[in-house]
Amino acid sequence: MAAAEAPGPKEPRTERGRRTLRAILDAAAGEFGALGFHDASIGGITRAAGVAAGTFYTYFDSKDAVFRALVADMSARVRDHVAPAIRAAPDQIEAERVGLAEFIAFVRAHKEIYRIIDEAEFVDPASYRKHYATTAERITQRLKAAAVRGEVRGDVNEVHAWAIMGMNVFLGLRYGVWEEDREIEALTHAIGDMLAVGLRPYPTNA
Amino acid sequence: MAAAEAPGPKEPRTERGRRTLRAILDAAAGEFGALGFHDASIGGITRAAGVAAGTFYTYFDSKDAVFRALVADMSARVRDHVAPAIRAAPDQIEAERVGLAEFIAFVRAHKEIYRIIDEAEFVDPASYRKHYATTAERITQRLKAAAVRGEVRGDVNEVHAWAIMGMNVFLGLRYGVWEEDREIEALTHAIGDMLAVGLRPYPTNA
Amino acid sequence: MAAAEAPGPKEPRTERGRRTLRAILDAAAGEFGALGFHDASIGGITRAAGVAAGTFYTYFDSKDAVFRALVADMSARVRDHVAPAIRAAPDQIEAERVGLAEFIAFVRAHKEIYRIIDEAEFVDPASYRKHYATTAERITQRLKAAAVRGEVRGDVNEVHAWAIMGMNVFLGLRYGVWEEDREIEALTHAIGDMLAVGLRPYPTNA
Amino acid sequence: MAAAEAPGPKEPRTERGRRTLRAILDAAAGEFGALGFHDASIGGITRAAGVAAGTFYTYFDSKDAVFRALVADMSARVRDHVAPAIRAAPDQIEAERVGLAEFIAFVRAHKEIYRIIDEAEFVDPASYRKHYATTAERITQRLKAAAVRGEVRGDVNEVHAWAIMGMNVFLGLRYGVWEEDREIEALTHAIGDMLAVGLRPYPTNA
DNA sequence: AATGAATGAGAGTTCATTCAT
DNA sequence: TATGAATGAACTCTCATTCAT
Repeated sequence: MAAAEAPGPKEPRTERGRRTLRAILDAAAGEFGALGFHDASIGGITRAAGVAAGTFYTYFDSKDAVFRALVADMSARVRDHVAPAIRAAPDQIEAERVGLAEFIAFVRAHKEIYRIIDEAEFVDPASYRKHYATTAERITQRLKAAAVRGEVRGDVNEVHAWAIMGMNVFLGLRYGVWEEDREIEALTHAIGDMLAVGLRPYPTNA
Repeated sequence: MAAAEAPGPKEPRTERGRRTLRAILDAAAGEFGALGFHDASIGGITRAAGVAAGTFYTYFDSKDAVFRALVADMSARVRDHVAPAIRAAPDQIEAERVGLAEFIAFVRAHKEIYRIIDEAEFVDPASYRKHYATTAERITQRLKAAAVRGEVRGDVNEVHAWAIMGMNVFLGLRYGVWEEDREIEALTHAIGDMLAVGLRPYPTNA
Repeated sequence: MAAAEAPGPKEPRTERGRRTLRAILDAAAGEFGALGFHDASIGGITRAAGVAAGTFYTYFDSKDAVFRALVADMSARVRDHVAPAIRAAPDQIEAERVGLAEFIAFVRAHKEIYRIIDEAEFVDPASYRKHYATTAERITQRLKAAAVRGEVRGDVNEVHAWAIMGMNVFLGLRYGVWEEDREIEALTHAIGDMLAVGLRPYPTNA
Repeated sequence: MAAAEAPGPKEPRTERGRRTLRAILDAAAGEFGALGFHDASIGGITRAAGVAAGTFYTYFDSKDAVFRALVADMSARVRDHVAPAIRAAPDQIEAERVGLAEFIAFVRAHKEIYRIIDEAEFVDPASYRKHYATTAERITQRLKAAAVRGEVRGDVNEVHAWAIMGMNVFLGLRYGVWEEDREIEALTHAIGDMLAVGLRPYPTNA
């Protein structure tokens, strides 16, 4: 739960409060996703949530605060969606392949999440950095562990992680959010190949 | 020239006007880069440009309009900076390597440009899409031509272009804008290697 | 009630809100009446109403919207003031006479109403047309009913209604708003006579 | 020429200047007629006239000044158009009838003139009053002269003049500017009759 | 006589946030 | 906990007018 981090929403004490908070969060996701941070308004959110304007401040301190909570929440949801597939992969190259596939699938199903996380770069840079830094760190760890196992070349590092993440994000934007004019398979095929050969251990390379 | 596109700035007819327009554009780049689109204000721009508030509207129809002009202008500047190095490269793999190097260098020298282009995703999606679609198209052409020459594998396509672009952009953000904690060479080395082996023609692959 | 029509003021839900709306409407009538639509300002209205600038927009969407509401409201007030006297008249000729008398009296007591309705021709033509079209229609009906009763000639129609209305409005402007240099009686006498027997010389009338 | 009155346009000294002034006046008539005083802009006028913004001030001191000049000019044009027909009428009742007919015809052909004169009530009340006061005075004189000749009853006065003027103006608005859904003849027939013999039932009339 | 860039006061409007109920 | 009226700072944009050329 994102709420656990930083100054998230104030915890409701009653069941009724819990429902209200949920309604506000959902409405906020819709509003921010559809209009972007600046065109979204607290009024729009409370209207969509079916509560009075003032009620918003029972749960959040500011417009920025909901946004932050939302980014954290969504960041977690992306991770949670992709993680199982990656863990189940037989090796690291395959893991990156299915990671991309799951990521694209998730993005297609939740386009607003994508917009929100990306806009954080301008609204709340800290959230944005945190999301990508954490993700990059995770990838780096995976790669290094794989290197130890001999699945990928030994010099993999953070740079490779950022590169892979960049590929995924841009493919997600282009083929997930903008236009779904390619099969996910076609994407993973092209990229998986690129990674497979590119990242394999040097010896095998020769 | 940005002015050539769509409804760019109104062309000044006198020398004095030309100077004023230049001052406004420069001030706008600084303001948008430093504060982001929404926190930037026309007042801030005109103040920085040393002209009256109303003068802004002699050249632009709206805040959005300058922003659009700026994105177009900067998109062109990035391209113009990187293009020569790419053209001079002996082969395509090397071209991508120096392309990344030049891109990172440019980004480090013009961090505000990066912010502006990226924020376009939320302020003026059309500009943003145009910038990246055009760039991707250019890369795709280069790759295909290289494939014909046998420098890269034969099935390269748009997907590879978007992947490469995503890598570049994320590395630019991380190691160009956020923190310059890696030598450019270290980046191109890692990535160049990844591409070199990954994109090499099939026959050689076997 | 103006509020019943089209997009009138947003209905307040509390007593306090009702009082504020009333204050704004009264202030607006004063401001528009005194300065005319364009020289009137929202700031002037809210200042006179003793509320903050933004409060205005709790009840109206725009400057045009209050104006519209005001026109509808005043149109109704004129009608409501004149109607009883007309209904009480023994016959139609007399009805027109007292109608004019009451109209002049009302205009003298509420000069700003006159200004507002008239300026609607330029600010919100639809309101203006509606006001006069409705009034003309009402007169037409009265005349036709009177014709059936034999009180006026049988061929009366809409054209006569517009003519009578024009007379009333101009006399209201000249002797009600501009200068009160004639007794109301003097006006109704002249007009009543004119309507009753026309302008032909008396002898021929007999 | 309206220019002779009050602070009209500054007289051009050259032929070129005369043409420019003419162009500005025509453009102003179009602009004011189409948009109304407040939505009309000097920029719109100069653009339509094909001259630079500053040139306007070579001929007029202010926006109000053109408007005033225009009202005076148009007031004169209406009068000049209607006068001959009135003078040629055999008697006063007939004069009013053809006066109305000519007025409606003129209004239909120059709808913008109508709007401009009417808006003067709010933009430049002095011009407006002057126009109607002058017109009323003229009608009064005609009526009194006719009374002396025995063509109309002896007690006619200014009040009758304002009443007649009101009829004409409203009929002009309704059947000249708004909708031309009645033959001019139908209007003059109804009104002429009304003026001639009043509204009392025919039987009594005989 | 004409140009067109520059001015700058001023207006309408938005909306995050507060607070009495 | 919820309400919704009230706040007021801030912002974008307009346009009549001036003036150097």
